Parts: sequence; structure tokens; C-alpha cells
Amino acid sequence: MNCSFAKIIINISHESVDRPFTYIIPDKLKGLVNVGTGVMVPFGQGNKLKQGFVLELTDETDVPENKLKEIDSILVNGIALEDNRIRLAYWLKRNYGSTMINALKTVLPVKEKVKESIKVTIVRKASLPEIDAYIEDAIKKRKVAELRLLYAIKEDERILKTIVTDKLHVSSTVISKLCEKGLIEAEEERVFRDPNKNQYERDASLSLSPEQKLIVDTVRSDWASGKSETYLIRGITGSGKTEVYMQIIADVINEGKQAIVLIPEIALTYQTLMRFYKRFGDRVSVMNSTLSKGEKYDQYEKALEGKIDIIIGPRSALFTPFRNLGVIIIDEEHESSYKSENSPKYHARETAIEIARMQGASVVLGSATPSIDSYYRGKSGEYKLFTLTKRLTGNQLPSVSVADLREELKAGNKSIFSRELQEKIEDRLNKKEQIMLFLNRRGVAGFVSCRACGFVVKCPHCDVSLSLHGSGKMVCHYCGYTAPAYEKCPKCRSPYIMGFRAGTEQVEDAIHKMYPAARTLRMDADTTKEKDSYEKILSSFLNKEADILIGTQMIVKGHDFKNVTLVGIIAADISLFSPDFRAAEKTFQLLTQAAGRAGRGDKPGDVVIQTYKPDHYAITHSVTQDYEAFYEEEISYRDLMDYPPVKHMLSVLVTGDTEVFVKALSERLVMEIKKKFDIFVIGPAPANISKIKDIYRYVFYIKSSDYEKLISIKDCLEDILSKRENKRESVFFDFDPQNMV
DNA sequence: AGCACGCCGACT
DNA sequence: GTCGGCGTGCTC
Repeated sequence: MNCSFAKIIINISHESVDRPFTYIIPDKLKGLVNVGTGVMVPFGQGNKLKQGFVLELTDETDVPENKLKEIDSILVNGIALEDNRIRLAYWLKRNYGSTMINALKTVLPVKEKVKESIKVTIVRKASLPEIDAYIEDAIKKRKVAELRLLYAIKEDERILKTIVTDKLHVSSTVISKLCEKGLIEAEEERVFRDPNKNQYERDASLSLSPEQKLIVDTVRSDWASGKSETYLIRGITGSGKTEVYMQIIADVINEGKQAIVLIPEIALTYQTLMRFYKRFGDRVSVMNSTLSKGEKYDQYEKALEGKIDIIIGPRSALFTPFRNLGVIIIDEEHESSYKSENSPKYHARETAIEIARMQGASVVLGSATPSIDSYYRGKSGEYKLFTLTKRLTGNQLPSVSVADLREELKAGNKSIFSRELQEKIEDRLNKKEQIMLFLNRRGVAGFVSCRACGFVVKCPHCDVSLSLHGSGKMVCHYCGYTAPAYEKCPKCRSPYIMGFRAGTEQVEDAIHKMYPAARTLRMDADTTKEKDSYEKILSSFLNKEADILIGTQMIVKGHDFKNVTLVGIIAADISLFSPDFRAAEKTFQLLTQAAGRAGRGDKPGDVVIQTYKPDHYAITHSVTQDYEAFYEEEISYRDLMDYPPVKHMLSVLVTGDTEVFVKALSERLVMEIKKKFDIFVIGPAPANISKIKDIYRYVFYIKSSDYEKLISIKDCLEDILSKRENKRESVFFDFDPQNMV
């Protein structure tokens, strides 16, 4: 196709230039510029060279001739976007609201080409007597460098060139001289930088339980009949989800197709990867943030060239450019890290389903505690739902008990540890068994609760807890409802009604006071700032260098500590009453995961959950480890309140440096959409964190069962925003948000 | 995003 | 009188 013009998206992330610009393709670039090609183009008055991507080739344009400029050059290090990547970028832009250029960059897994590395091997070509003869000659002529190489090549027929030059200190000129004489030869081979350098013994596939087999067989037969579906596996820890994934992958590979495996970054551990390496050998590759640019680029290239069949990585690995994708697997699918925090704020689960739809692949989701979103779709039949109920490893489930902190206060115990937890801590310290104390510090803006009766102050309109502000007011972050703080509990008249706050440091201090001999490790955002500190803390705990590990949610993910027999959850309520409609879901998942940390070895484990609300369904059902029961209560709450997944929700965040303007713009936007659409809007209200670095934040939420309607509302809002007189406020959209802002 | 054009304050 | 402040508008 030799078209005259190219429509190009410029690499400037700003709405006002987020549209294609038409450029002339100069003769010298004809045929080289295709859809997806990265180019440099002159842009703006200064004709500054800017990067861009070709979205379309055309022979016609409405742009007046005098405005058209020529493409300057093709991006040397640029990676061309496949056609289907551009369609995916359009989809991301439309569904999550972002600029086209950001969508394109998201879809492009590596930003630039890196020079390929070539491995050169020196190979002996002459016979040993010939070499000996030459050595004689070299001795006479005192060619010491040649001698070093000759002695070495006499021993080994093949030597890496890097060894010859670096270790033997033989220069390239000497090597090429010997090549000319026909004694040796330099063999060149393209090598892929491989982050996984070792070779492992291969594991065979395991035989499947009937439960596992049903899943693999269903996927296989659906596929045979040309259907590609989304499957959800709910399987408790140790029920063999990974083996199911691997057999599905094996099937896919047998058909000549490829697989993407998504794992939360934090769970991307050596142990997990090893299972895949051992099963699939060098057909597997890893993508993660610790890889160098060169390594990342090579993974991309390997996928394109069909040199690997499986990629394992976090959210971004979703965009690996396989030619013939067969399946996308998302492990721990409930993890909130699958939702991007940056624009486009895409969810890996939905995006995976879209990619699979485009390429005729299947999607397999798995979790011990599936997200309410996915389970809802599993129940409705949108996903095919499977359950793995049997533990294949013999470990017993831990016994979970609840400590009612109201009772502790009544009994005069004002410490942060209940009597039961204290008793058990002492017991484990004596027995030299390890303890994990878990404190969920999410939702720092303290909710207000009564320490005597457990009463939590809630907004009368939104059914979320109110947050205490310094001004002595309680505020609802959803709708803006405000009430003066109570002096006495309205329920039991106790004066102990207050904002709830506690941190890991306080817990550590308390331990040191009560058990001066106990060795503690603390793991939270503060202590893991440095590189590798996360791994260091975990490995020193694993090596029993400490008795107690105190930390936030990061200690409950992955990692088996065989010697841990007690897990204490200091305050389950903190996450339970954070002002977020997913609060109960997150709490249930955290409690279930935390409980799973106890008794991973042969010794049985205990879990103590401390709470002011022992009868809350997120607590009661995590005690009995009853996911199904929790789901039923949670979904009826979501249904009642029209929250996702029953309805879709769009959050709109308005920010700016002058509060009255931020407020005014939010109110105006809400007014305009109420006028245009028959829709219910919550807010606007100050955001959960109402000011960050002197930038004020207001937020409102729109709920609808129709996702398309939310997209039109977003488009309408963008239209209003583009036409407003001053543009000092910024507006951000988030579809089906994972966190309330 | 950047750069130019354009209309008001304190200065050689 | 002018140099330059950054508000507004446009970029193929």
C-alpha cells in the first residue's frame, strides 16, 4: 500500500492533542510507513520533532494543503504496533477513558528496541597435530597471546569468545588472525537474554482428581467445539489450581497456541516460577519489573517470533504479542493490583476477556476467595464456575477464634492485645514457635466506633462509616453528609466513642513492653522502602531470626512459614469500616489469607481475630471459612445499594488548587448530567483524602446497570470540560473503581 | 505538552 | 515610553 498520507497520534498526553494528525509520507519513506509504525514528526509552531504512532494510511484528507507537513523519519528504536494492538488501544480508551497515546503506550509492552546480543563461540577447526605444529612456531616467534589461545583451544574444542577476550586476554585482532589461518572459527549466534539462566529437571504432569479433571475436560471440549469462554475456579489453598492451569496450558501448546499467565507482582516468587520452569522448560518466560530493558525486549521478541509459548508476569504481561494466543490465566484473580492505577485505569480481568474475544482464546480465573465481581458473573453463567473443595496436601485448616474487644474493655484490659491473644503469644514464645501479627492499616482516616459496645457511626444515606475529621466533625466521603462528633455513644451512652487508629509501630512497642525477650521484625511501607528489604525481612523471619513478624497486608501474601503456628489479627475492624463499598470483601479476603498463614507445616495453627464487631458477616464467615455464605450476604448488600457488580459505577474525581472552584465545577458537572440523563448521582463530596499537596479533591459517583450509558456520560462530561472557559481544574474518571477515592 | 501571540505593571 | 508578566489558543 503506497498511500500519500498517514494519520498519526503524537506522543503528548494531553486531551487537547489527543487526536490523529495528518502527515505527508515523503517518497523516501514510502512503503516503510505502515499502520503501527513509530515515527518522528515535526509538531507545533517550532516544528519540534515529536514521537508518534501511525494509526491509519489514506490517500485523501480534508486538511488544507498548506498545513500539511512531512513525516521526518521512522523511529529507529521504535517497535511497530500490530494492527490488533491498535484496536485494543481503542477499546481501552473507550472503556476506561484515557488519551489515545496512553492507551497505545499501555498496549506496547516494551518501550524501545534494545540492541540484540550475539554470542560468539571460538571453535577449533584444525586437527590437534596441526595445532601442535603451530604452537611450535608460535613459541619460536614469542607470540604469547596466540599461545594462550592455542593452548586453551587444544583443551576445549569450543570456547566462548567473551572468555577468550576477558579471561585469556586475547584481543580480537589475534583471534581474527588465527581465523584467517584456518585454525579456528568464530561462530555467531543470536542469543536471547534470559532472566532464567538455569536448566531444571522437568516435572511430569500429575494425575488429576475428578474435580480437577472436570475443569480441564470442559475447557478442552469447549475449545474443540470452537467456543472460547471465561472460566472461574474457586479453589482453597492446596486444592491444586496450579496443576489445572498447567494441564490447560499443555493442551493449548499441543494445539500450537500460546498462553499468558498473570500473577500479582507480590506473589511472583521463585517458588511459583519454578513449578512452571520444571514443567515447560525453556518455553516459559518471565516478565517483571526487575528485568533489564534488554531482557524485557528479548521476551517481547521471543514471543513475536514464537520462541516461547508461555509468559508469566504481572498485569502488564497481558500485552505480550503472541501470534496465536490460546489461553489467558489469571491467578489470585481477586487481587486489586490487577486494576491499573494509572490512566487507562483498566482491569486486567476485563481486558483479558476482550483480548481473548479478539483472538479466539479462553480465559481462566482462579482464586481461593474470588472477587465478588467474578463470583457474581460465575453464578449468573457469564463465566463457567468450578469449585475445588478438596485439599490435596494433608495440612489441617487452622482453628480460628474471635476475641471480642468490647469484652476486653469491660474486663479492664486496655492493651491492644486480648487476653486470649496474650496467652497464645506467651505459649508460642515458650515453645519457640513463630507468630505473625497482622495489622491492616488501610483506611487510615479513622472511622468512629464505640470501644464499649462496638457501635460504628454510619452515614444515614450511604451505609458507609463516617470519618472523623480534626475539626470535630464526622463526614461521609460518599455524599458529603456531616454531623458533629458524638461525646457519648448514642447506643450505650459510654464515653469511649472515638476514632480508631493504630499502627505497626505501636504494636511493636507494646510487644517490647510486654515481652522484652521476644525478637520482632516489622514489615510495612516504611521498612520496605529499600530495594530487596522485603525479601530480606521475609528470609530472616524464615531463618527464625525473629519470633514475631508484625506487618501490614504485605505479610499475608504467598510465602509458607512452616514454623508459624499463631496468627493474630490486631484489628479486623480497620478495613471493615473504611469508607469503601468493597470494605467487607477486602476484609474477608485478608482474614482468609491471613488465617491461611497459620499451620502451613505439620503443626496445627491458631488464628485470633480481634474485633469490636464479632457478629459482622465478614468476620463470622471468615471464622468458619465459608466463602459461599459470605458471598450471599455481600451480594445482597451490593444489590440493595446498587454497587458493582450488580450495577456499574463511574467515579469522577475533580481536583484543583482552589476549593470553591473544585466544588463549583463538581456541582456543575453533576447538574449537567442530571439534566441530560435520567440517572442517580451520589455526591459531589470531598474525597476520602480531601486534599493532597494543597490540591483539593471532590468526587462523585454515577451508578447504572448499563456500562454504555456510563461511557456516554463520560463522553458528555469530557465535552463539557473541553468547552469550559478556564481549565484550572483536572478531572479523572475511573470505571468500576477498586478503591474509593 | 509547548510555543507564540497578546494585553497590562514597574523600570532603564 | 518599553521589557516582560503569564492568560489563551493552536498544533496536521
